[in-house]
Amino acid sequence: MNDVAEAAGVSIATVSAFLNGTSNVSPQSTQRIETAIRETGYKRNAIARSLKMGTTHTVGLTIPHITNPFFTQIVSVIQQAFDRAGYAVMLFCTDEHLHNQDEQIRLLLDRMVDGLLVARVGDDATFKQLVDGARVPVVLIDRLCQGVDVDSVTLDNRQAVFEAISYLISLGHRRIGYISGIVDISTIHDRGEGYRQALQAAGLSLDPELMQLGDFHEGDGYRAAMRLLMLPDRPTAIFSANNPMVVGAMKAMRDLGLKCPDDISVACFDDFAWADVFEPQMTTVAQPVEAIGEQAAQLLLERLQGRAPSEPRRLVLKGRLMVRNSCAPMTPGRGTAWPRSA
Amino acid sequence: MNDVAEAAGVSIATVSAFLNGTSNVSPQSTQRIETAIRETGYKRNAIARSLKMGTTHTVGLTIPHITNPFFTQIVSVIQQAFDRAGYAVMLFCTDEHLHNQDEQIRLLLDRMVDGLLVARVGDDATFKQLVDGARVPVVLIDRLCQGVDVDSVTLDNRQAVFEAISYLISLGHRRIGYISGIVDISTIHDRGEGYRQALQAAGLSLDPELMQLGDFHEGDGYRAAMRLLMLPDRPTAIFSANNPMVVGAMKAMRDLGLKCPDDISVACFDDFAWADVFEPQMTTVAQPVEAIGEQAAQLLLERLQGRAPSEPRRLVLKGRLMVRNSCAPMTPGRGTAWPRSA
DNA sequence: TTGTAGGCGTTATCAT
DNA sequence: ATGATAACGCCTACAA
Repeated sequence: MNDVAEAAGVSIATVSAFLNGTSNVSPQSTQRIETAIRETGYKRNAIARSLKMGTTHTVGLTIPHITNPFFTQIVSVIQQAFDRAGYAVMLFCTDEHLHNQDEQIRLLLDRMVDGLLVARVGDDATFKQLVDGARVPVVLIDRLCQGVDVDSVTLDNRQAVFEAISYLISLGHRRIGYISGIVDISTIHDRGEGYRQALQAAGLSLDPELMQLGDFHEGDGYRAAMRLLMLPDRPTAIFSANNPMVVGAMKAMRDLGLKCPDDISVACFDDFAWADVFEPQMTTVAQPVEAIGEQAAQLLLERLQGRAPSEPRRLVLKGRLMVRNSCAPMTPGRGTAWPRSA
Repeated sequence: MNDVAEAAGVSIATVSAFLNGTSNVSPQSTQRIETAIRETGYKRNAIARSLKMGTTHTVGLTIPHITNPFFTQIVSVIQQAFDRAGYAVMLFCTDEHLHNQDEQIRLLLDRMVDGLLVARVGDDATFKQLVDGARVPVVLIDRLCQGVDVDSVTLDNRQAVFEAISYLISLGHRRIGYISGIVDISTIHDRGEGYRQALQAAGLSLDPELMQLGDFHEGDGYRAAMRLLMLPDRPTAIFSANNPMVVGAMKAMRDLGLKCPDDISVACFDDFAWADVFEPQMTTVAQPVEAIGEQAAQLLLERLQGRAPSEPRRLVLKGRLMVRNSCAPMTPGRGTAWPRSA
């Protein structure tokens, strides 16, 4: 900017005024400054600007996995929303790893992001401490945190799973396997609750063997499903509480020569683009990803612009069961013998 | 930092020295500073630091689509690599839109990122100008740019498609439809070239009607495939030059009552996690996504650390044909009548 | 309309 | 070992 001022024969204050349109600059100066900028190839330094202004026009976003289509879609929407508002988004993936999240949020805060959107990970206490230390607004996405009272956008996970499991029950299934991530977060907990309540509502007893936990990855989905399928009295249906794990479950079934939905009915959380083009067409619980991303962005934007109520807003959206053909009605005698093909 | 210095009864210079371990600080001062930091809840301001140091320890990454698993996997690897090296990654999605890319890169540059990784978009000239204006190292991913001589990691797209099409030909297919994005980038061009050369090598003539272009999205894949399938002499096989479009193509076939691979064989570029669990199990060209991301990160990291040769390094990796069951041998009489089911 | 000067939070140089 | 002080590039009173 100094160079520009010099080249244009004016002071840097004038250049700044011109750049920001903050006060009137004479046509001649304008002219000269414009050419000077072009000639020097000047680029405004946003870092210096941020230092002075105390705002970076950047928000931080942390998610557990970037390869999970669910988060990917949300990221996409959020990015677009902030783009429109003139904000940049700094994205980090924690890979469901507490240590990463800690460090990443610290990093984000160090960099003076104006706000934080987080699909969190790890135990409540640590996270609470982190949020309390932040001096910027935080919006929770997908996963809540006990004791942290900030804006949030989540799904009614309990009810969504309740509906899915009830559907399976209505098809006649009695032994329904459930695979899920094991991390102690609200989402996981609520989904498990939905499973239990659906069984209970149907007067079915809960067999602990039928709930198999792992991490959130395909590999653990495979192992969890394997344990289920090797049970002497194996389930006739499997519900996966997340998307990556169902892929592993399908692979386990394939390796065991079990067909879906003929031998086992399968359904899972989170819809995906090609759910209705490949066979079996997966029955899923679709989350309103666009709404989630859009609302989360709005919540934060409003706070950043100071036009938000002081008390936290907690949005809870509803999931939608997408019935396709991966679940078949239960027929008598099914699932009792193993291997069935023998 | 002022507060800390005051609370510890030392000067800010000492605090800074302590923080950076740049010079020896007496044990007593160390003690006092440590407690002062704890008490004041001090957080180092990375913005001010960047301003002074001229480095942000942040790199920019722009990709066309975040919902495309191919890019998603690369992003994941790149993030991890820079994480290990102590860098943050700022991710932007251009949505295959030139205007966005321009603005995003400008933004990134304004923010003084130390380097840029870009899977580019738009015409060569504009992009060249952008890169020339950058005063930081740039690494091209997936897509090259004429006239821009910087480090790059790409795939031998021509050869990969050549192999895939040749495989289809070896199965007996003669009329092979090709759907692709239309944007004028190296990747698209090379893939088209692979298609043409494979036909030529087999002594087959090129029917322009068989090459249908659209954007990169599912919707256009649907429309492109529809045009192909409505041809009086419709193809017996379809190759999609990208992943999202093949989903659309499959939907088109479904809507027309055409089965894969019985009626039409299908293959596409870019492998995906569940390619071998759902039916049809898609035959794909797998890119070495991990290697691409890892290498790109290394290339940039080396430059940032000043241990890179001055001349640009151009890495070209090889794709791998993953043969599954979405392509069937051609049988006489197939594909000639329409609708076949009639 | 334009210029001068102080300061945002760091780091680095140079005295002490 | 420590402290004063000058940048880094920008914005903003305030003065001219």
